[in-house]
Amino acid sequence: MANITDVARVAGVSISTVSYALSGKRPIADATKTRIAQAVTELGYRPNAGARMLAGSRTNIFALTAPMHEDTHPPALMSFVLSVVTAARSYDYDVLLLTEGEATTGLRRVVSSSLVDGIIMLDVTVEDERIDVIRELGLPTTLIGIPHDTEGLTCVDLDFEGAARLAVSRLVALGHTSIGLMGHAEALYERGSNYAPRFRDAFLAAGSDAGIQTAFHTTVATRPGVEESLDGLRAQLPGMTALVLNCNENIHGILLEVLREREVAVPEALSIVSACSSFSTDHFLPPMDVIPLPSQESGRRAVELAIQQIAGFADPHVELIAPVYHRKSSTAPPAATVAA
Amino acid sequence: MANITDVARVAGVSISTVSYALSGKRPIADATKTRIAQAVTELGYRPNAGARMLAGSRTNIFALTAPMHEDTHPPALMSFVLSVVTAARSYDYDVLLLTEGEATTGLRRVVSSSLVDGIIMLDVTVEDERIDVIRELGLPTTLIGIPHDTEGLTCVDLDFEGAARLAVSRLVALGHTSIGLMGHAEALYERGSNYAPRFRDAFLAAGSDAGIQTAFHTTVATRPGVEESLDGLRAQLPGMTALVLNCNENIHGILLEVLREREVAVPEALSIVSACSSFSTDHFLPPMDVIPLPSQESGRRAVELAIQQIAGFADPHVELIAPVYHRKSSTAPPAATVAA
DNA sequence: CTGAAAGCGCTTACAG
DNA sequence: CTGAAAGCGCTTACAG
Repeated sequence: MANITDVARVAGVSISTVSYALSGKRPIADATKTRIAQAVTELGYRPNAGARMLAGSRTNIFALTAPMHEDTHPPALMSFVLSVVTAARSYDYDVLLLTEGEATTGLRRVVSSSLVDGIIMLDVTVEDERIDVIRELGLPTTLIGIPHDTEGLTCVDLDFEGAARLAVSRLVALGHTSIGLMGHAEALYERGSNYAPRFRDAFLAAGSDAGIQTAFHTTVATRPGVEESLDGLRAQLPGMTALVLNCNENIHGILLEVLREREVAVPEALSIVSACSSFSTDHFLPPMDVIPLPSQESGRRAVELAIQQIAGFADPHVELIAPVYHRKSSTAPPAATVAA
Repeated sequence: MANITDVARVAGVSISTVSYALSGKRPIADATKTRIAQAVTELGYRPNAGARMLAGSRTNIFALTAPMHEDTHPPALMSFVLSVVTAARSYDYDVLLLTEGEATTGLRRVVSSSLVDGIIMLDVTVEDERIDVIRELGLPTTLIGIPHDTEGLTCVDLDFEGAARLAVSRLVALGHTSIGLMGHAEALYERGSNYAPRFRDAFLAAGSDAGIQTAFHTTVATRPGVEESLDGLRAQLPGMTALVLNCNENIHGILLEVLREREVAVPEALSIVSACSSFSTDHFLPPMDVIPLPSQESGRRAVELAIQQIAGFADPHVELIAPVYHRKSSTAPPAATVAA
């Protein structure tokens, strides 16, 4: 494989000129630039990664730490992984994948061997064991997700509270005054998750602010679990005309099946909004209104913030991504209003 | 960060001795080894990855190319990715993730910059654009999946034909003589997939060998699609008592729902086997007999074969992983037999 | 069993 | 605008 000396010889310049021409770190005469470009093409030259890492101060590699928890939704994780890789490539960065087995060990290893310039953390839990390591290592890092203590950390996430308010306000605008929230499994509120309780609390607060009735129920992702959650909400809100789902994907399909059997028409008798979902809600019958979990944007911002830290200008902060409401066919004014 | 010179100084030896002690490439006196080990611990020394890559002949990094097709099942892809990463780590290899946007470009890039020692390819299609690049690059590579032309390639995959034969033989052993195969979408048989037609053909051949009746139908992963497939199979096999599923995950749930509504009891009136599934079939009602897609084993073998190629001893070949049948509760002798 | 030294292929002050 | 050279931190013949 051709090296920089070959390129310099063919172009008739010194290797430092080749290096500078390629990096753009100092002005090079146009004629020289052209000759170098030709030599590069002719030889199919590509700088040696190891030499670059050793001589330079960059490796152009990010570590992506993506553990799987019990409640990790693999397609969601996958879509975050892909968006991080894609975003990283647009900055000429490659991505090294670290998994659960090596959560903290792997981070220490790749950092202390100077393999990576920065770290992107997925699937952050409230008390994540990786966070102490991050603080200790001091390498540019972006978390996708928000732990309890964000001191000194750079974090990106959907604005879950904003998403809850958005869901409520859209339903209120349609005329709904009694809205239930079908939540995740109870365990998620007691441990690990930051977004689940954040969403729930903002939902209840938004309802109270709007002067409407709300109720919340956790949901086990089985058919009996969904029925129990639905019945529990109805018990609290006999006049419930709308449902916000902030829950497991499987619950969506089960819920629609239950409603069909009970002959509860969606959206005529019950409006439904799926909030913070990583999957498409288009294939449901009816296609479901959704406030998506923005994996593309999260990945992109995470990478951008890491790049800024590497460049040296970036203060640690939490960045929330604004929620977006996608109108499909699962919401309508409440039946009473229609009748009126 | 401490470097090899620091370690040598603290241990009172030369840097070459440190290097050899760490690599084990030449015998070192026990006493010396101990002093070096102590120095390494004391200084928290970890060899610089870039220097290693430059000086040595290895980077200890694999490229993992994992594109997403329309029919890619994300959880399955994720489980293969994780198994490759885990297996790679057991050989002290890290994994660089390449995605669709960079299928061939990315491979050329990481290889020509000497960033990786080998390549693992996931989600291989019959006429995969990456294969020509692989042949051209000549770097140790293992494909998980089997393309049309395997000349000169190292491939690992489940023995799909064996899996089809296994499914049939287990059902025949229970007494079934009329078995339907609910397949993937038609597109998968016309294009791209190698495993779908391989499974279908072996299924039909196994049925014929066993002297029983079989039928095959493609399946669209919607409720009407599943009903059409089921009805199509029944039309061909009025006495059908067993069904083999080699299809999309979603079809499983829909099928069980359809059967429930039609009051076809599983397994009493119809036995079902899920073949080559990457997902758990335990949560279905009843838990479904399954021949799993062995992502763990595929990933491990793929890595092992790549490691062997890097070490220089490995002839290109196709390696098939033996199918395993997991008995759950969705099969039984056919009703007629029970009655008899 | 161990050491001194060349060399891997770059980047980047230093110099002009 | 360009070049000669030091140096990054290892590995591995070469030598003893």
